[in-house]
Amino acid sequence: MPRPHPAKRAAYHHGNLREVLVETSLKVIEKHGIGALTLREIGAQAGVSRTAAYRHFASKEDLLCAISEAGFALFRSEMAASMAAVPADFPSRLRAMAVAYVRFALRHQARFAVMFDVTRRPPIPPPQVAPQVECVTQPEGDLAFAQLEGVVREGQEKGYVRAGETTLLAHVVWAHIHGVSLLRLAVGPSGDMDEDLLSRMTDLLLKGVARPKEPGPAPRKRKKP
Amino acid sequence: MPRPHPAKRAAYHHGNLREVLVETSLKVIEKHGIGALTLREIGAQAGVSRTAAYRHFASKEDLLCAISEAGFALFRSEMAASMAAVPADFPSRLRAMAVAYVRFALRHQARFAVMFDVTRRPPIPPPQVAPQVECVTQPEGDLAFAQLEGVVREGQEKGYVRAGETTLLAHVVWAHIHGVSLLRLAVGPSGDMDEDLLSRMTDLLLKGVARPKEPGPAPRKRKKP
DNA sequence: ACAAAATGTTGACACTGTCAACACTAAAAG
DNA sequence: CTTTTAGTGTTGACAGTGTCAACATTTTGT
Repeated sequence: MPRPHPAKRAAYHHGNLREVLVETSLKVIEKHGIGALTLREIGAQAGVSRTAAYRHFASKEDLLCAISEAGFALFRSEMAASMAAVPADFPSRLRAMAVAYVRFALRHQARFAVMFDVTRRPPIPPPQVAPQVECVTQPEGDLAFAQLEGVVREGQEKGYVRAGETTLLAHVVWAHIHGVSLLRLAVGPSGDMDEDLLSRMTDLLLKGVARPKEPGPAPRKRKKP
Repeated sequence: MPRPHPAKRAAYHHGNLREVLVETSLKVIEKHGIGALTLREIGAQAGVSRTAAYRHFASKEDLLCAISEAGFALFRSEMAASMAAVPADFPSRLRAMAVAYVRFALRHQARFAVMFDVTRRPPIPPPQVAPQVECVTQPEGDLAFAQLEGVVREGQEKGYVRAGETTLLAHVVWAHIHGVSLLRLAVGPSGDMDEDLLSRMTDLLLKGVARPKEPGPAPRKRKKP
């Protein structure tokens, strides 16, 4: 077992090469795009030989899967943190979640690209859920979606969201936010979409999932300065 | 070399190899995924040598771009056809467009994957609009978006959609529909999302972009048999 | 008819992912 | 302590990839 010696900067044995390789891969992707990611380049950037990764990952695909997995973990933690820093009412939570989602896509473009890369998957229909070459990313991704589903369910319980079919509504919310993220990425951070527009997009989503009846028990309006 | 005496096309000179290569590429992608697309395999499947594609495309990237371009053209035509086969009121048109969008993603998964593949792009922020290795897909994609934008503008003129910021609203609509398409692809055609759910998702979108005031000049309800 | 352009083929090269064999280190066994 | 052993990193090699140069064949222009 590799013992983390304090001020010991190992020479031959790297110490925590696995994490370093993941981060190095992300840097390479950020700089040259996901198509230019090569094991030799990763090794060179990490100051290590071209096949060193094979002591920590079974294949390049496995490395990508590890990146994706770690990305989903960070994704969940950022979403949770963003929701914790906001009032507990449903609109605030949904807005915070949407903002955190899009911000994650923008600030961690490399991770996001790997997490939702379609190229590495075989065509969709044959592998129903994950019988083929799917990696361990699935549980982490499901956890992230469960998080969002929980927010929607809470919104239903408190009367903000129309009742029934929680999963469907969560799917709608996810689809909307994910689409907005992709759009934001395509337009570019310096494009004509600023935080205000993003906020209004979320408002539209909020309105779309709102329950059709009268205001109900909770929709209080915001104070205006 | 066999003589093409029958009604067969040319033997050495293929005749329309460019289109054949595009279609062959799509078949390979459909069967083995976009990652398994190789020029040698394309040539073999098309009954032609490995570098034959270089007489019609500058590079593999150029071939992918051609696929994407043709995909966007088909995309536009299917959207237009779907809208033409429906009453001219705004809700019907928007619904038809959304259904056509998702159906395109499902029925032409290979095209769709190539059209919106992120792997082939360098990281988003540096190339503001298209100064780098972007291909000719841009105009076709913009045309498709303009189509959607026109529908939204029409909805605004007829009082269905809140006024102002047509492009923003079109972005919202696009993001929503695109996100739903991706979700539908991820869940799988045989998953727990049927046409009914898709239709209700679109209804939610419709409600989200509806103008906040009273019904207005046009929202007549449909006749029921 | 013949030259030029277009189109398809073969050979070769640099680069990639991957594995086997080897080298070095750190932890466990004696 | 020494010795073994598993863990970690390196080099060599191989098949497969995109791409180009050179060559072969067919079509087209004059």
